[in-house]
Amino acid sequence: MQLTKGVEQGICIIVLLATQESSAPLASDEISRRLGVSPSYMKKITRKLVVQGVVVSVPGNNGGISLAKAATDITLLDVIEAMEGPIRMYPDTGLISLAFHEGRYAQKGQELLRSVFSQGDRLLVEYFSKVTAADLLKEGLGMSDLPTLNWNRETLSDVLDKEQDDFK
Amino acid sequence: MQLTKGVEQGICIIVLLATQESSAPLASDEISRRLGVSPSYMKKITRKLVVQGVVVSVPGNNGGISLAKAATDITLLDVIEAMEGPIRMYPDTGLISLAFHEGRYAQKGQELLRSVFSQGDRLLVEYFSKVTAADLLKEGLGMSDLPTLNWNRETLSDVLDKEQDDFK
DNA sequence: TTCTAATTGGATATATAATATCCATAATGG
DNA sequence: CCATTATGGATATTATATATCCAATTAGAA
Repeated sequence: MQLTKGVEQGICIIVLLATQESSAPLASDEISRRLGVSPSYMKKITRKLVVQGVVVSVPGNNGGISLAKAATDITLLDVIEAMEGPIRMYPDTGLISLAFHEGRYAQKGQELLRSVFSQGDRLLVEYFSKVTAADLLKEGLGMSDLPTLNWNRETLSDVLDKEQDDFK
Repeated sequence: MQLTKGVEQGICIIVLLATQESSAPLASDEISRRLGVSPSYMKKITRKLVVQGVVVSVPGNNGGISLAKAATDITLLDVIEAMEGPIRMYPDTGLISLAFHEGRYAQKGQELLRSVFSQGDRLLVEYFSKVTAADLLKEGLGMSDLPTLNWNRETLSDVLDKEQDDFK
């Protein structure tokens, strides 16, 4: 019942991209350094986000990945499904049918369980589809308008400090 | 994000016990035959249900396991937690802290994610704690008063057929 | 055009957890 | 005492997640 580590990594990637200058795609090699995994592995992870349609990629020189849409339109569900596929809690191995093979109630019981668990699935889908990347950033940073920077050079703190200075 | 096969096995066990004559404990060896696993493995599974407090066991001759409480008081959450422990979706490896190490927002972001996911956990707990074994049996069998039988000898269909005949 | 930097995709290794079994021990009823 | 059953430890097997390497492709820049 635990989400995979990939979900956590995916969230980090989205956060990085959401605060990245839109003009400059972020190279997955850079992300891999930051998250402490190999460049080749990070490419596998980012690829999943591309396939899901949350991220777009451009190969070649000065290439990399960037968000495919606004942070307000990217949800936690997107990230989870990118990494794990559709949410399906029930491990449907047909055991009910096997166990109660002789009885005519096996089929009915099997269907009942499926519907009970898929109702649970729906609860999660509903919940996670309402949590957007923008929500996370807003609450996490305590500000509504996102700062943008180039993660290849700067850190988030640098930018936030600078803005604070401007405010004074 | 999938529940383990053990949950499905646990559900089958509860269903068997719920329709078992209360006077006669059901031997786990009998259950193992029905679910198609080895007796030794089945004992591991049933043990989890005992530890969780949904099932009681008596060793020795004519021993076995039986429900520790009424089917109306046994929930899907009980079975799930017996098999997998508390529901915790978030794979908290501290990656956020690692990735945004330099920034002062890492801590805040980490806590935010934890709370977001534990809210998801609560949704599931709430839902699964409301689905009882009695609900499953009632809907699965289409009747409210549960038939009881001895699974060592009979099958569920036998009993239900018999009752149907009585009704005529 | 050629070089470099980047994604893509296939093959594969490693780690971890789930699944499963065996065996020795303890407990219970006849 | 004997047969039967649960308990607990050790361990094997399988599946999945995690991770890496390498060859191929694509795009921009010199």
